Amino acid sequence: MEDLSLSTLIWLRMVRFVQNSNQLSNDHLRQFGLTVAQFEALAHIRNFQPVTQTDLAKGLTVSGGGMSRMLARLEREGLITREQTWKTKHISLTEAGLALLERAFPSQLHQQSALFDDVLDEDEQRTLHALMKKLYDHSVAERATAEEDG
Amino acid sequence: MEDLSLSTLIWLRMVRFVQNSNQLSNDHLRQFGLTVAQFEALAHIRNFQPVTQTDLAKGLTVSGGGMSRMLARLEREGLITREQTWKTKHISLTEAGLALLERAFPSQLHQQSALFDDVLDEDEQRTLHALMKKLYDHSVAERATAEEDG
DNA sequence: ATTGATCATTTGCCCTGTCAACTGATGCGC
DNA sequence: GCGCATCAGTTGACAGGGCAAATGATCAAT
Repeated sequence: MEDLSLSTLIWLRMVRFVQNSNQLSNDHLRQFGLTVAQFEALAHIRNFQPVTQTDLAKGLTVSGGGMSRMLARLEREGLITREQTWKTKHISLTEAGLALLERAFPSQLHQQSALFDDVLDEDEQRTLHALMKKLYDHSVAERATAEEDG
Repeated sequence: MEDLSLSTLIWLRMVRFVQNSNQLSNDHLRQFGLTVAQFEALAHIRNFQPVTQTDLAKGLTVSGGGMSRMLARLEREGLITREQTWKTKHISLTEAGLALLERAFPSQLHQQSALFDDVLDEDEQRTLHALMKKLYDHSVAERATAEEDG
């Protein structure tokens, strides 16, 4: 192993942590027949419905193509509806989708939070939140720049 | 939008940041014909070769099945070799694989580090590193527990 | 009204990754 | 030596997700 920079070490830890955390969430959500991605999509739809696919894709940081496929699956399962008005499709939760989300939501948030609350006190969480905001905002700006140049 | 807990907000920022960062890395590595996953696999192989697939999968936090497929692709591209001794396959970089990694490595690490160095000073990075270590270690422990119970 | 430009969405092809079932090889107890 | 557990790896079915080319629908200018 060679000497990696501090930022690289942070990066590795963060990526692995996110992977582990996603895995744990997937294990947890399996009882509801959901994946993390589906859970997040349903939660986002609930907060913003009715919403277009494009806005949803932006909000979830995925491409339009990926969004299209995931929504097709959710629609097939009867959890959402896509109603076409004009050139846009507006997405909403169905009764079944809302019911499922409301069953899964509390325990999922709890299991998610526990990963932080178990090891970080409130001060540490505030510090981490501030640092992540800087990093996140910067990454958004970089992506926007890359897009302009591309 | 409802009121989400602090830990949930951190989680969202972190996931989105990692997504953006991966995307930027993929854009950057495209000039070398590599994906982030392949780059990380090659770097890991270089540091530990010769190494078994199982150890590699553990080191990269992916399943055995996923590892098998990725290595098949890397082998097809002529970047690695898999030599079977006894029941185990030992993986090493080929000349071509090493050459490619050495071309891609510096700029990739630089672009990766810049995401942190541009917005966090050294103190902040040390703080973040310590917080991530706590989170990462905890997530590893949770995964181990889940496996035992599973 | 017709032609284009434009925007939303879909779709083909690919890579990443999981899980579970399956193949092979090893090694152990009898 | 034979059968069996065990471990390494592979593979089929699938979800997630990216990119680029193709569709569809709207709107603007002629």
